[in-house]
Parts: sequence; structure tokens; C-alpha cells
Amino acid sequence: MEKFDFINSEIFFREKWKNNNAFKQYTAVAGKENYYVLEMLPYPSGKLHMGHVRNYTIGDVVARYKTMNHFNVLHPMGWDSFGLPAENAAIQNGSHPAVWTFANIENMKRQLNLLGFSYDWEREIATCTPEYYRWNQWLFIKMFEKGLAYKKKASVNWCPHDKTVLANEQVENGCCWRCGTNVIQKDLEQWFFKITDYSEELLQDLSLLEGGWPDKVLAMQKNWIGKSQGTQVDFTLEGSDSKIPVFTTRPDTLYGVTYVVLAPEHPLVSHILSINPSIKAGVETMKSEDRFERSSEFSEKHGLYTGQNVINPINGESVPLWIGNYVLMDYGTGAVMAVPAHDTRDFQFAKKYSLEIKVVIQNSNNSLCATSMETAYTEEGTLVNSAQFSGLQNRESIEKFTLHLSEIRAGDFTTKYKLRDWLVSRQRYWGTPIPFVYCENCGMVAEKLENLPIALPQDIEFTENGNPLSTSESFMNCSCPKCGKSAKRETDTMDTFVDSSWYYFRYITPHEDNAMFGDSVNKWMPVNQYIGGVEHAVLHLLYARFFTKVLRDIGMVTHAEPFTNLLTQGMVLSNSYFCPDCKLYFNLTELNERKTCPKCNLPLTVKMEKMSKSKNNGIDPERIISEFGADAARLFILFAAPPERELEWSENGLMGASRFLSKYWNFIQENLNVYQNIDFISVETLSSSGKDLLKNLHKTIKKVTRSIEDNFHFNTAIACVMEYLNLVSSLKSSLSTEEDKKLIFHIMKNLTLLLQPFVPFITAKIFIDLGYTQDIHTIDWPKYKESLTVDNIVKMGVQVNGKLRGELEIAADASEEVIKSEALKIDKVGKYLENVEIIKIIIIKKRIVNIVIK
RNA sequence: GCCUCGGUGGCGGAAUAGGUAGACGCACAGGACUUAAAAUCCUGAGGUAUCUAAUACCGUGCCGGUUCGAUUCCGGCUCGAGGCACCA
Repeated sequence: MEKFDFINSEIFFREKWKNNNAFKQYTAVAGKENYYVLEMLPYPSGKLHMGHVRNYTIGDVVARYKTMNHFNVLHPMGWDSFGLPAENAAIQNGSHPAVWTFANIENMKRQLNLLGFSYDWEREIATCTPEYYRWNQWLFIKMFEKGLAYKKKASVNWCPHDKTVLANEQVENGCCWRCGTNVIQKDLEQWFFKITDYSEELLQDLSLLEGGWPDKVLAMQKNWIGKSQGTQVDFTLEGSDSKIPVFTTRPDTLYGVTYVVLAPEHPLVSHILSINPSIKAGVETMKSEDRFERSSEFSEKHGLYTGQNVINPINGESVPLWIGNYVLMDYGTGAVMAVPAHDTRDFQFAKKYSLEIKVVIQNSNNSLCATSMETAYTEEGTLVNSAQFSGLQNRESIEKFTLHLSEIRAGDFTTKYKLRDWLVSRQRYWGTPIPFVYCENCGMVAEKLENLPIALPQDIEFTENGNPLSTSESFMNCSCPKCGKSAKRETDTMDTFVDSSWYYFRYITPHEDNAMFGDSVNKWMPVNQYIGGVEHAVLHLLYARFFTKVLRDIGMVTHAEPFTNLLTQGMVLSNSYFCPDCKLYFNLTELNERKTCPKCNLPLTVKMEKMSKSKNNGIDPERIISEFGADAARLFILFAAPPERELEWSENGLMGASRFLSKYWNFIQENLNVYQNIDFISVETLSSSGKDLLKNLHKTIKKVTRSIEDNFHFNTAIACVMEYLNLVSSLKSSLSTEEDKKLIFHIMKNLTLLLQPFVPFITAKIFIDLGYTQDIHTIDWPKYKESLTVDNIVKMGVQVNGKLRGELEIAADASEEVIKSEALKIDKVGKYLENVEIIKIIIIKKRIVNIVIK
């Protein structure tokens, strides 16, 4: 028997699908519901990695499954093709970033097609093309007009390695998300999107996503937005009218305030320095401290006494005013009231500088004493030393304090968020130019919409120094859109996350020339199923939600959320091989049989961890495809773990997948010519094995369907098919009747349909071999008859006092009386029942009998 | 410290409106085929005890609860992964 020639089959069907435009989406198919399945678009780095393969395989199964289930499926793919690596490559080898980028796109597109993904390539987009990024510019100007884009001087995150600023979301543990370099702070004039206008809605609408998005992602976004409800309290600088508002969630401790601390960047600080210049140097040092160092919980808190005092509005008391490195200007009001008795941080600070400690909340044994306390008391208790509030339960007093402050006009309820505005300008070439010009007469002016796109210039030299755009005469020099006089262009470009914040709209009308997208977006959006990595939980996924709300508010779309369902696929892990002596990681392909260090021959440390360049444990998808075939690669990835969990790469597991495909292939080849195109089975004339197989076929169809529908657990879906094929091979020798032979054909056809979404190449080949002429991916998904999935005879476990003692085969509809008497007849059960009293017998039909004895 | 998720054989993982734990696959062992190997096929297997079978007991991180019955529900721990973290 011939083996499956996956190499030639894959070539054949790739060509066929391409020539026939097999996965083109015809939007006009009537009577079908639309279904938009989308995978996060890749950055064209050059080659697919296993993470891509997993992501896109999952998406492809969904697309193919939904297509077979009568949906109009939209399944597009494109390229997030602006970004630094292209520019760095250009600096290194002197070519243009576009050349590098499009070469990478070509290669990765070829690789995607190797895997048989069912994309509608007519909808392909690349964000680095002027046809795409002109709409970034268009929206930017719209947002500027609405006050949602603005420019201001601010202390911003600067990556010295990538030589550009970064948004807060792009700083991880104080390091650049891309290159890992320590981020520093710089005061720069930068562009921002006012995402904070949407803080509350971005938070509230998370409830619309419950059930559709993983809890983890919802929680991460909630924390990132960081809503905190509290009270603003206005302290007054003693001897002046200057108010110092502070934000607190604990107004109940107001009588315990013994000092107030300002951030060194607080606007009042310059006034204080003019009165007390002696601390100027100290303040400057504080400001120059690394921001992430400074805001780390573990770094030393320190402060300076200003020489000034402030008045506590609740009691008119005068307390010292300090400046402290741990107070952040960009959260709350940049000033905090300190209650050392009841706040851990304030307590440490007060001890360090010998500041007063005042107890205002007593514990239940009344034992708190300021002089003997060793830590702050942060639990609940009763208010003391708090004038008319004394005696109240502290939690319950919070509202009363705030109402009182409001009455005396010294404070009110207020809400703060941790979310900051999105810094979107970048000092690099390979991004969307920000469409503004600077005119000596008119100042900063937005470009006219009809002049868009403002295209990236070609006369560019790529060097290590500065933004290359500023070296282009043709780009820099322009005329003012307002007065027409000569002017200079903005040289900053947009963060590439702007591109990916709305690309899913563009796929719907990718060739629309007159607008960002056409009206039909509302027929397809929101995306039914979005699939991608969890690393974008507070980056792309937050920005995309923000953009959708902005687009709704300018009347472009009708919905509030872009992605109804989100699947975050797990990481792909594989063994890394580390030599502790040479301090080197080796790739599996460089190792000998014994897996010892190729350099020093000592044993290597083997560890299962995320595939990465630094661990040198990546597996090249293309090697896998050429050795085992695309189907085997897809099948293994889907089978080894449920999609949301981590996937451990295993060459043996891959061989298992491959082995299953051979079994399936062989089964088909053995029975190919027995019958063709017979789709009618008369149950009565089947042999008993035949009946058994038919029933189990329907059970299998049901289980596979459920596994996919319920939670995309493709691993169990595939397991069911494997189980069924095992059953078929064990029973096929006992098939005897003519009807049985027809059944075999019926089984071959349905198994093939069930496997199609997972392994498209082999199933396409077999479908043709079975005598069909249509493309298999356009055929209806098999249906099961509920009546055939229920058994007439069932197995029931028989327990005595909850322990399994025997088993019973009995008619599914047997009465309790019959079940009881049959259960008691079982020898293995009976021996536990001698000389004991049976208290009761519990019968759960089709499942279990439990005999309770004394 | 806070938030989220998780802990089941040698391994990846099944099974939860509470009802026969370990499907499917990998690895392993034995056998068949072969001059031999590979490939393929068949068989076996949670652990402990007994020579084997039969059997008994133990078993879903730990302790306790509810129940005829708990991997599943409840309470308390513990360990691991990920995220946030001086947020006032």
C-alpha cells in the first residue's frame, strides 16, 4: 500500500486553493450568519516561529469549522509592518526598511501557505503602506480636533538603546519592552492620546466582555486602569492662601495626620525653594533619581523638611511639610497626607525622621500606644482623639468625614485612575508621520485632510544618530496648510500600536480609497473570535478597545467593543540544553545522540521553557513541515494541550500525530474501492458490530462537535476521533453484511469531514479519492442523530457503602426494582451483604447503584 | 503585599448540573514479522502487599466539613505559574 505522499499533496492543494481563490469571502451569501475570526497580525520579523504556528492553527480550525457550519466566515491576515527592527536592519546593511520588510512579508506569507491556512488573501494589508497609514493620519487629525490628541512637555520614558520614547504600557519593570534596556526619564515635548477620557468606560465595559474574555485579561486591564475612589482634602500652606490638595482613601485618619509630603516635581516646590533655597540641591538630587528605582517598593524612602508648615482643615492644626522621593507626581495630586500610626510607609518614614505619631484608631483591646508601636496599625477599629468622630467605627466614618470636609469647603469625594495618557510619538523613521506642520505665523497646524497621506520620504540616510526624517529636505520643508508660507514638518512618527488598534476594521473593506473603512464594517464587527498571545493584555487589547470607542464617538461604527470573544493561547515550550561549564545554550539540532555538550562533552542541563532566541531552544516550523508534513505539525500542536494552556514541544508526540495520520490513511486505502458515494444506511440490515460502529460514529460526531463548540478543546476532539478509529480497526474484521460495507464508506466519509479543520491536506486528498469533486472545506459538517447516541444497554457501577464492588449491564430503561434485584445478584457484591442490614439502596439510572449497609 | 489561574500515573493531558478516576497520546516492557535493524502490528501497565491469578488496601497538593457517594461543592492551609506593585 502506498504511503501518503504529503509533499506532493501539499504542493497540489496549495496550488489548487490559490488558483481557485478557495478561501475568498463572498459577502453576498444570503441566509448565512457572518462570523469574523481573527488572529493577531504578525510583525514581519522574517520567519514564522512556533508561537505563530500555534496561534494561526487555532484560528484556522475555527475558520474551517465555522465555514462547514453555514457561516460566512471572514478570516483575513496582514502585517504589522512598521517598527524598529526594519530600521535597525537598514542601518546595518544600508538598504531601505521597506525592502527588508517586504522581503520578510513574502517569506512569511509563503510559510503561512505551507501550513494550509485558509486566509482570504485578497484582504491582505500591510500597515506600512501609504494606503493604510494615511488613515492613521486622518484619524489622528480627527482626534486632535476632538481634543483627544495633544502635544505637551512631560517627563517621559526614553529608551537609550532604541533612541525613542515609550508609552507606560511599553515599559516592563523599568525596561524597554522590545530591547530590555533600562528606560530613563526625559523632559520632552511629546504627542499623547487622551485615553484617560475613557478610563471609566474602559473599566465599565469590561463587564460586557465577561465570559467572552479570559478572567485573567479582564483582571489585568482592571488593575491597569486602577480606579480608586477616595477623598480630596485641601491643606493650606501656613501663612498663605495656597491650597495643597491631597488624595486619600482614608479620611477617617485625618486627626492622625502629623505631616504632609510633596513630590519633588510638585508645582508648589519652586515657591518653597524661593523661600528656602537651602534644600534646592537636595530636591534636584531627588528629581534626578531613576524613576523606576525611585518608585520601587524596596528602595530607600527619604525626604527633606521644607521649613514650612501646612494647616490640617479638619482641626486647624499646623503640621510640617516635607518633600519625599516616594511621592509620585503623576498619581493623585502629587501630595500625600501622612498618618504614621496607621500606614506602614508613613510609619517607617516617621521613625526615620523622628516625626510625631498619633493614634486615632484603637484596636479591640485598647492597647495601641504611639510610643510603644513597632509597626503601623492598619486594621479596623474605633476612632479616638478625633473630636466629634471619636467612638465611631473607622470604616463607617469615612463618608461622614468627607461630607464634613465638603461642608467646610475643604474637600470632597473624588476618583483617581492609574491609567495615564498614551504617549504616541516616536523619534524614528519607520512609522506613520504625524501630520502636523510648524509655521512661523500660525504655529502648529494640522495638515489638510486632502493632502493625506503625508508619505515617508525616500531620500533618507539611516545612521545611528537621531531621527532620520529630520535629514530629509524634501520631507522637512513644506508649506503651511493655513497661510501657505513655508513651514517645517513634524518629524515624529506614530507608535506602531496605533496601526494595530484598528486594522481589524480595515480588513472588511481593505481597498476602500475614500474612507478609513466602508459601512459594511457594522455587518461584520465586532470580531466574533479573536486569538492571540496574552502579552498584549494591557497593550494592544486596551488600545484597540480605546480606538473602537473613539470611532464610535465620531460616528464611524455602532458598537462599543471590538472583540466579543478572546482566546489567549498558551506559550510554546521546548527543552533547552545548557552547558553549565561553557555557559552556553545549544540547539537540539547541534547535539549528538547522547546530548552532551558539543564543546566540552559534559552533560547538559535540560529544562522545559518558553521557546526563545536567548535559550536557543526554538524549533523551526519549516523543518518540521518538510520532515513530517503540515498536517502532522498542525495535529500535534492541537492535540498536545488545550489551546489556552502551555504547549510542550515533543518530537515523539509529533511522531504520534504522524502515526495516527498513517493509520487513518491506511484505513481509507484498504477500503477505498469497496463502495463509493453511498450515503444511505439501513440500520436493520447491519450486523451487530455494524450497529455498534454506527452508534459510536454518531457519538463521536457529537463529542467532537461539543468539544469545539464548548471551549475549542481540540485536544479532546482529536482524541475522540482517534478512539473511534481504534474501535473501527478492532471491529472491522467482524463486519459481514453488504450493508456493513456501505457503512464503511459512510464512516470513511464522516471521519474525513471531522478531521478536515485540523488536517486540511490529507483530508482534501482523501475526499477526492472517495469520489467527490467538491472542495471538502465547503461541505457541511456531519450531523449526529441524538437517538443513535443513546445506548439501550448501559453499564452501571455497583457500590457498597460508596466503594465500587461490581458492575452491571442492564437495559437503559430498566426499572429501579429490576436494577435493584440484578445488583443484589452479583456475586462480588453479595459477599459484602452477608449478615448485614441494608439501610437503603440508591439508584441513579444509567450511572450507579449504591447499597448502604450498617 | 494584592489580583488571576492552576496542582490528577514516568510524561502531555481526559473525566466536574457530585455518580465506575486516569480517555487519547508519548515514553516503557513483552511478543509477532525480519538474517538483523528500522517501520508496522498485537499485548500489558496508577501505587502497595502476596510467587501468580484472584483479592485486599491506598490513591486526583495538605487538613477538615457537607453527602449514601467528593478530582468536582464549602472552609482553612500549602506549593507553583503569570500579572501588578511605595497608587496614598
